[in-house]
Amino acid sequence: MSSGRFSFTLKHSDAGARTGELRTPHGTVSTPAFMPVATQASVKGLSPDEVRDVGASIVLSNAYHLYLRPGVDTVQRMGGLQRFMEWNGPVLTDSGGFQAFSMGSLRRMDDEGIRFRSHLDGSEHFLTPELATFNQQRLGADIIMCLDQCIHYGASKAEVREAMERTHRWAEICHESHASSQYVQEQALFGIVQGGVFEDLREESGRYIGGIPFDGYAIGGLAVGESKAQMYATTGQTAALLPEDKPRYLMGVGSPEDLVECVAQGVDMFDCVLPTRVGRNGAVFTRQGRLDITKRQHMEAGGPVDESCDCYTCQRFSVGYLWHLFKAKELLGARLASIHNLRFILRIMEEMRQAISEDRFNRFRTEFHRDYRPTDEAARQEQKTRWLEARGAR
RNA sequence: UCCCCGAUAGCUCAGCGGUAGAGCGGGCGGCUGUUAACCGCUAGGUCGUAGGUUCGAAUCCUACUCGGGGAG
Repeated sequence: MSSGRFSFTLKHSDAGARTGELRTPHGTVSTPAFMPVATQASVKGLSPDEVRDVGASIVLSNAYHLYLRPGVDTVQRMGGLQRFMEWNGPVLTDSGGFQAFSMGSLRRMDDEGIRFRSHLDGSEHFLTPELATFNQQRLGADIIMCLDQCIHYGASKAEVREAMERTHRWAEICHESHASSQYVQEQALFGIVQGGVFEDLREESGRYIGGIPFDGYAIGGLAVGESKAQMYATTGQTAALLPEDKPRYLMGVGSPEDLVECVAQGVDMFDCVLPTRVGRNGAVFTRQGRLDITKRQHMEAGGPVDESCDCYTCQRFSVGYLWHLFKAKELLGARLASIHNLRFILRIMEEMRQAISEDRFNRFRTEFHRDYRPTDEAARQEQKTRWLEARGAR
């Protein structure tokens, strides 16, 4: 398809990790890149200037939410998504496929599309691949996504296959309707691989989607309940099937440790609500792991969240002050934690890009994991097992 | 001195005859293409003290102690 004003240049690879550059009509994005999530045309709690200051160069928004409110027409009349939200950089929109998945009780799905009721007013809507594409085209994002069917972990193989095949059919439709439109000049379209954690289905889906000339390729349907080991393995397996000269986007991931691991699997783009959501709920990332700022033990902590962090929050405020803001339910607490968490993630991305270009990604990866202690139960268990083994061996 | 009201979890209170609950606070956990400034779990109490009535009292009665208010 090759949109005129969109291109991806792979610059360098190191130990499976890649660094490159994504050019879009609204600016250039260095990869591996993390996209803060601005579901409703807003990174919750932050102004566009703050999002920029924290080091983001591209954000993700959501066509489903904007379609329901304020409406695609309205955004279009207001000058398009970028002008509407006063974000003068690249934007990627998600199609709404994930909403059909996460708001399951409100929808019915068949091969034609997704019939669902609005969570806002109960009104009925029918989201087809054509409409999903058209909505995103009119919103004016730089990168738009195919409508896909995400499926929960634990679904039977037959169900996963059905969702995958439907995703493939929809990918063809999205591709055709975009390629034949005027928008193809300005906007890139990414296809999405499905297939759950089944190796053969991922293989099939990777080849199928990879065979359609999209501008980029996404790995969908992960981080929906499977183990981290499964997620990393599936990501690596799928990424390897995709065209090497096109960007690879792992949807909905992730935590700091996931980003490092999945960059190692050859992923170029990520988005995740985690840094902002978890931040609003009182958790902050540090190089040693996640910290719950609301615990009483932090009441009079004088230092910053992370000594090594260069964010606005860490430069000015103490953990004790953040503790107070969260206890008092002051909005500023949620804002400062979101700023820190985004900066934390985006700084890791910067460091990874640097490390890859200097052929020392593996060293970065090892050093990161040496310090970072995940809070994830499975990961903690793994760590404990490793510790016990090391102790027994001694 | 008298009258009234109160005394139940760390705090604020609900329960008013069948041996105790909530909110907040505490502790722990979760959040991964946002229906989340959210959600889940958990620990805390011989119900001010002493008697009495009753099969059974945090609940009814009496006295006392402490707190609040009023009268003088």
